[in-house]
Amino acid sequence: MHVDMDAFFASVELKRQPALRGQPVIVGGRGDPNRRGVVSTATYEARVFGIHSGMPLRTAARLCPDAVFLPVDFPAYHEASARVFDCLAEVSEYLQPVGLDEAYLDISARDDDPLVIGRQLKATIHAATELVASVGIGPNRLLAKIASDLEKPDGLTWLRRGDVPERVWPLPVRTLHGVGPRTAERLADLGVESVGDLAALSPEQLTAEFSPRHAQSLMESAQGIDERPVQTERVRKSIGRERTFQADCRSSGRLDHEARAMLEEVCERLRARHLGARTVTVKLRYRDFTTHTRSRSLSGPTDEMETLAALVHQCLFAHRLHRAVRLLGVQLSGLVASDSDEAPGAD
DNA sequence: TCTGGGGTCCTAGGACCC
DNA sequence: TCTGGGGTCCTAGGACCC
Repeated sequence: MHVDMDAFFASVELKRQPALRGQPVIVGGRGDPNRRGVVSTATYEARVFGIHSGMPLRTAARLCPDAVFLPVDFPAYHEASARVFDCLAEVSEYLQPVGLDEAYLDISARDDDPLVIGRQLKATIHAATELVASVGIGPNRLLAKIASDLEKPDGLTWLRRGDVPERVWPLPVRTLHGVGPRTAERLADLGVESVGDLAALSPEQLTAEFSPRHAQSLMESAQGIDERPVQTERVRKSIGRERTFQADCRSSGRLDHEARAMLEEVCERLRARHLGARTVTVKLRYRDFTTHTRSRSLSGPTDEMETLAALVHQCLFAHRLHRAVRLLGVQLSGLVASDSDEAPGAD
């Protein structure tokens, strides 16, 4: 089962400001369409204007000048999310969260009619939070996810393997989890627009264009095949902070200062989780959206701010800065528990 | 004046080791 | 004068997801 909250961030905002119901509401960035930022969530009234998540706020304001713009308020969404996940946990202990507003549930151990489970879950969530969820049911994660999207909002949909030709093949290939803009473009060059087109492609055609793994996963997805289990525990692999400047930055002194501040923030989160990191990566993005990363690794993990700061400095000034920087990021990876008694590598 | 911020996973070349 | 085959680690970049 895949559960997906409808217009989650926007719906939480509407609960606080009921007067906005029925209006086009757009949640994103600092809630100011004149500053850099993108749409996180838009109400269905705003989507009518062609507005969708990921769209620059400026573009959204152009498409719908009368929309109400609100800043993202993560603490509020976290709080609402926790209550939703309490409802989900009652359905199954095999629960895989995907962000704040989405989750997969393995309900194969339950004998009840999945549609009944889904209907009850939607009612429970609504009673607890006044929020609306769409539920998809399927033989695997791939089809459950597609199903939850099929009748959004307030949907409840069951996709069987046998429904794939009739209900999935007509959908655009972008519907498949893992097919993004780039892959869709390459598939279009092969004449593939729908999932059915993809299913009709020969393995030879796919392997000629994509890496073996990628070709294999595309072929399986088109057939509705997906063996990925619902993963109840996942280990965090990296922690980072990044920021886009309101105006591109040319000052290496300012970059140095900002990188330091970001590292301090990230180190704080690192220690709060009792982790050490082995690799530091600095990310720089420019006006033309090209992105460069530079990494430095230690032979062992540490949570020492000054040690990591030296690496950040090396990365930042490994080469002379030649262009104004649009985005600066600092990321720590190679995470390992820092204060455990376990020998390194015990897990 | 387009295009955030938090992540994961995959690929590929070079260094290095046995 | 000519250098195999297997493996791991490091670094950089790309694609994708919510």
